[in-house]
Amino acid sequence: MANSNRKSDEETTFAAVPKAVVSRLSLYLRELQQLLSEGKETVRSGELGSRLGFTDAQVRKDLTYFGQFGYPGIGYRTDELVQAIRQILGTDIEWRVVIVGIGNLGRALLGYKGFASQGFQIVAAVDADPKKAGLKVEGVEVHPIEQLGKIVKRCRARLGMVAVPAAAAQNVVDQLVEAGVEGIVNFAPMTINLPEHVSHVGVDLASELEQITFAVAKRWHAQQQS
Amino acid sequence: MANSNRKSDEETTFAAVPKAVVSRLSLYLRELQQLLSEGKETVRSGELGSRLGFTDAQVRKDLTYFGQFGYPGIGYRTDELVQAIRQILGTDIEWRVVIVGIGNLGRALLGYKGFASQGFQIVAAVDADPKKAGLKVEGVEVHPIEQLGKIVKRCRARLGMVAVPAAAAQNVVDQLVEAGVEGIVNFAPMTINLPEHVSHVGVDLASELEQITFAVAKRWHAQQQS
DNA sequence: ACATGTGAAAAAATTCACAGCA
DNA sequence: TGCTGTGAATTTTTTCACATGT
Repeated sequence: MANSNRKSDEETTFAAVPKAVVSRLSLYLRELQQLLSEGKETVRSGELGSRLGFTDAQVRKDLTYFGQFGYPGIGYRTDELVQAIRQILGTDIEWRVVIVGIGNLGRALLGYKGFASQGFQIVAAVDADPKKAGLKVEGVEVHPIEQLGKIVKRCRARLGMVAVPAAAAQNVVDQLVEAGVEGIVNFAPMTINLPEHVSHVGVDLASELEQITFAVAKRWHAQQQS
Repeated sequence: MANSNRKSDEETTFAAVPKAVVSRLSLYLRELQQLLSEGKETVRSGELGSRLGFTDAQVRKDLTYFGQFGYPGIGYRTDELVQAIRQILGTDIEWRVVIVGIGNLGRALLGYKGFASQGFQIVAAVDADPKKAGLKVEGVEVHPIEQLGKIVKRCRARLGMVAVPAAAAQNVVDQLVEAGVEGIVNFAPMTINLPEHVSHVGVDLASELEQITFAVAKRWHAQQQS
């Protein structure tokens, strides 16, 4: 292998990558950073996988969508793989993020320590309540909603996090799109409409709990049967 | 069809249901509740699907894992389908939930209005900081961490939400399991280990953003190619 | 006529199993 | 020897297309 990056010339299609692979990549990254902090210099696909509940083959297959990162007989160099995955996910550079809606959830997002360490910098906050304008929350100034577009552009925010009531979400999203953000995380429990060229992820807290109640109900059904 | 529930005698295996189906079910439910509030008495699979970005066939196939809920030539009765999905997800009954970690995120969860309407009742809060013990946040009393097990049992909480720092998460989870909770939502950016019989979902906020940066990077790659 | 429910076909994702390399 | 990378086989999930019911 060469000096630093192995197989850096990627001609990966990138389009054919399953969504599930990308979410596992995030988990691999988190686990590798943990491994790194534990002082492990290398890790085998089986180790990494079993920590997360995946098979060794799954880990290897996922990674080879993007290149060859391992050393036969050895495994993966932890630090190299961390760097490689950050590059794949695009978080080897800083992303500027604007938060809309400074209620309980917005405040929690503003104060969340996990963003900065992963390459996300919250550059501005916006709220519809005029009483909140001018406030500084977690060191970030809150602006009135009317200035959303201007703020996004001035701060060169590329991503938006929406933490407003469901009824206000679509309107906020439209303004974010208009202002030119490239991606949106929507915490409002509401389906939003977006143009093709803007990515989004919806996080619905009640829905997360429902995944669990279903699993519990499923176990109950299985039990009844026997 | 009969008086109220169509095909109520389910012999569904329940085990063979793909995970993705369950998360779509949550989205269907949310959309149906929206539809209901708009006064729509019936809805066709195509309508429901297109609002969420799915095909009509997908909607029908998902639902038939659990029974027959539609009326050929008509569609689905909105209110009936809402009730049916709640029953499938298990949220036709109330679930008592305990929150561990009353930092910014825990407070946001405590104040989140979307839980109650979906059948989740937050019955207790716990925090490691003794200064927080005795406080009432959003009408819920905060207890010291030492009493976690006792509180879970006294309140008969069946689910736990973990919003503590990563380093503390495994320990909290172990205590929740010991206390007998049936499911856990983990907001700490850390892999947790659980026995088979306890369900869990991990919500990693940075990971959600990474899904988007990847999508943006992907689009950039596609653009370069042309 | 029109929309559901559903086997069958197709597509996608995962797992297997082994060649190749350190 | 031990582990990666990867085609091939398998399994899972989605889509198709039409018989069936109202």
